[in-house]
Amino acid sequence: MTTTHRSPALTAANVEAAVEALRERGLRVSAARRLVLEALYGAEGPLSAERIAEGLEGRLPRSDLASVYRNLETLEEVGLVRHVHLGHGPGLYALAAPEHEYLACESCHAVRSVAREELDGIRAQVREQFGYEARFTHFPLVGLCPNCLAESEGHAHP
Amino acid sequence: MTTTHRSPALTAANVEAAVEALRERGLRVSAARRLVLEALYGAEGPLSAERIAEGLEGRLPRSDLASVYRNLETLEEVGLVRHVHLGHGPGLYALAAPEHEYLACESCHAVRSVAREELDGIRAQVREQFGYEARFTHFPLVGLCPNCLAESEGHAHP
DNA sequence: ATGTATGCAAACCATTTGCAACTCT
DNA sequence: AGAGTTGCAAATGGTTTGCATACAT
Repeated sequence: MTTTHRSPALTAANVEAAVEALRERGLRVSAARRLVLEALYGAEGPLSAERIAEGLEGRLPRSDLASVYRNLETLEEVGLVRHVHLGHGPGLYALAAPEHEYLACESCHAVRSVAREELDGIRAQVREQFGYEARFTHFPLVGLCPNCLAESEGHAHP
Repeated sequence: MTTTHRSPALTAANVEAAVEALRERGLRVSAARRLVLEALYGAEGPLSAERIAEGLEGRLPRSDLASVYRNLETLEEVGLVRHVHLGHGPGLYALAAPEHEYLACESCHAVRSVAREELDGIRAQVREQFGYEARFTHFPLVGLCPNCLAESEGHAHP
């Protein structure tokens, strides 16, 4: 699996904007806090706190796990960060914007991330039928992905 | 909140059927295992392992938490039991049949349980749009319930 | 009799908390 | 200077595992 990363220049600019948002709220900009932001802006997908603390396998300096959790919490309160629970592992953290929602496969555990609007049709139907406003940001829409579905249908029907 | 329970007679009959299923698979029917089944058949909604171990607040004998987990796992392998993750608390266990799916409110944490068929329309739309077969048995469909939605819309729109 | 399941204790993972030392503003 | 943050260590909650004993078959 190839891992693509955002351009360092773009990441840096975004981090500075986020840092500015922190200052506006009277929050301090420590090295540890910057590091969390850099990890999140530099990453493709959502990250565990542990991976952030370990500096994304050495691409960034490492920091204390407890502080990472505290900073993620702070950044979440500020609205810059969200976390999602994909399956049974640790929670995964990502930038709050742009807003992604997740489809997770119960069988192979593959995760597909889609823009919010792509789920608006389903959201509308859920709202009409149940009056709920569905969100797949914190818990994914779980099911069998097309591959696993095909596989299970291959075996079925006696 | 009133807690309704299934009739003891009905529970007992169901437990015996389940016990029979266990024997057919060569599994033993110990007191601890029976107790887990009795708790699940007697309960209205999904239960935490801890509540089962504590004998549903004294209505049943208590048993060891580790054994409860082991038995729940066994019963899940056999297909008699399922577990669901509603929010951040412990996993909750329920009978696999009849199949229920869950809607959970992200704001007030209320949970609505619905029969599988009620979500077939949504499942069809998910399948058409993404090719996924959606299941809301292990993770619920999460969103804002009608109450919390009304409340949040009351405040909104500046 | 024999392997399975139990109960207790200890380990485990993800996360949170207490606290003294440090550092951003 | 002074409040916000850090790093480390210890506590927490949920769940799993090791192991000797007890029990269902």
